[in-house]
Amino acid sequence: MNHSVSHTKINTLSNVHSIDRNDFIIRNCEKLFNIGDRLSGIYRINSGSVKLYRSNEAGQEQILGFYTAGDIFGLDALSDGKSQSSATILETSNISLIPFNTLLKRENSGDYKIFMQQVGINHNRDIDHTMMLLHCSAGRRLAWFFIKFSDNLSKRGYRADEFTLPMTRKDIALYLGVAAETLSRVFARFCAKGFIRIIGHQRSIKILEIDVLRNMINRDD
Amino acid sequence: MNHSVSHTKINTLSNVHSIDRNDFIIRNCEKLFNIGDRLSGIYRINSGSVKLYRSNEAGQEQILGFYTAGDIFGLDALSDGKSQSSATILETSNISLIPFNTLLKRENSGDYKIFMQQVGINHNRDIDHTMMLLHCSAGRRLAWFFIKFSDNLSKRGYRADEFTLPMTRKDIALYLGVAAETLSRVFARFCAKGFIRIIGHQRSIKILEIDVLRNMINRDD
DNA sequence: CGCAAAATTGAGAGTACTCAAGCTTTGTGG
DNA sequence: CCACAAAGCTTGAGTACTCTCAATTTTGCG
Repeated sequence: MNHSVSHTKINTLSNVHSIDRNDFIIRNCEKLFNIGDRLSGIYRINSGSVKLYRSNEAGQEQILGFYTAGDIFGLDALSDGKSQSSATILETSNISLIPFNTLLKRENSGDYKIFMQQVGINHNRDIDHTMMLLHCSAGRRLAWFFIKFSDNLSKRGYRADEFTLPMTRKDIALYLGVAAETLSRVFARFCAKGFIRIIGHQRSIKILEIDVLRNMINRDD
Repeated sequence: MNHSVSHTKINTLSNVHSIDRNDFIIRNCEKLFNIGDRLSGIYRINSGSVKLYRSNEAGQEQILGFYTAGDIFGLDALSDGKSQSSATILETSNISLIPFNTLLKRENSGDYKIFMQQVGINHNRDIDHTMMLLHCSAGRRLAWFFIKFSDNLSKRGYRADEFTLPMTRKDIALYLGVAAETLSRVFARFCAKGFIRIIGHQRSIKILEIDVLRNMINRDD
């Protein structure tokens, strides 16, 4: 395996898939792989979160997606084995590597089907992301971001109205395609209007008016 | 099959894949499927071109991608069988439908591998699209569009410096996430600067300064 | 030839960007 | 435990780009 980081290999029984895989834990802020790295498989997150991004020649990141428990990533490498993006861990995470040849083996059609579904889910999420970038104001983008984050928590059985973001403001800005300053201003506006409240410190958010945010995604404010 | 259009089924020998499929020809501007349609498989373009899009509640289209010969589309439906987007033919096209259960059958691992690669290629292309939308000016977006279009022609053995676009200006604008008027102005600017020339009528383009356009994608003009 | 759709052009308004400075939080070491 | 440095975040001012609305021209098709 050619990861840029050291990782602790652990022996754990697969709780979701029965297919072969390697599990490991990665600490905060470590890099999982870089653009151009040859990946030996698809990654699956069991816990924690990851950001996927590219850097342009100016050295600035452009964030393509945030991934959390249950998500797979590394599809970039399906076409020719080499990743078109970099992956960095946002918080201590447990991640599995599912080797390509396991995917290509066909003993296990149930897993295969699940994998294909997950590919479809990823694809749809990317489309959602693109749609936001196509025509929406900074306010609608942030509203969309909160709703998606909240819905994702809710789907996994966590509190949907109060949470801690695993990423920085800058990361969110790069993901939503706005300047960090603009994002900061929208945060301030949302607080002033009482849509959200920032608890304690910057990354802890309480959503006060989730319906307002949900409507904002489609209709202009 | 639940297409919104009538299509002529033809008996043709598959020239690329050996897996089961249904081939048909669709005329200009016909709709292949709508958001919410249950798709029975993945589509593959043998000739012609297709646009994939969603409509928002205001009735405006947001174009997610243009597809040409060799491309597959319809991955939207992998997650739950229902498409998250609509597909419309831009010019008379020959298209194959590869049923899901053919994909799930495993007699033919060669085809399967090709399919997975194609999934990866689509994914990378979507990422490219997203990257452009994240941080680039209208000028850079159009330069990128021309380069991608030209490179695609060149890869398939066609002339790369002179071509006819199968889509309208409005379609390009919706794909690049700019207003149609803005796009028109950028077109005019590119012509004035001698980067491109519009031959005969609007959709026939000759690229005069492909290197300038190529550089423009990364560096600001 | 005439109509409808597509494309262009102009003017004005608004949103987001950039640059710059100041403030807050986090982490490290004494 | 405190102090300092670095990173993260916020706020302000001015600019630039793109959008919207509206009118006109061009193209495509019956």
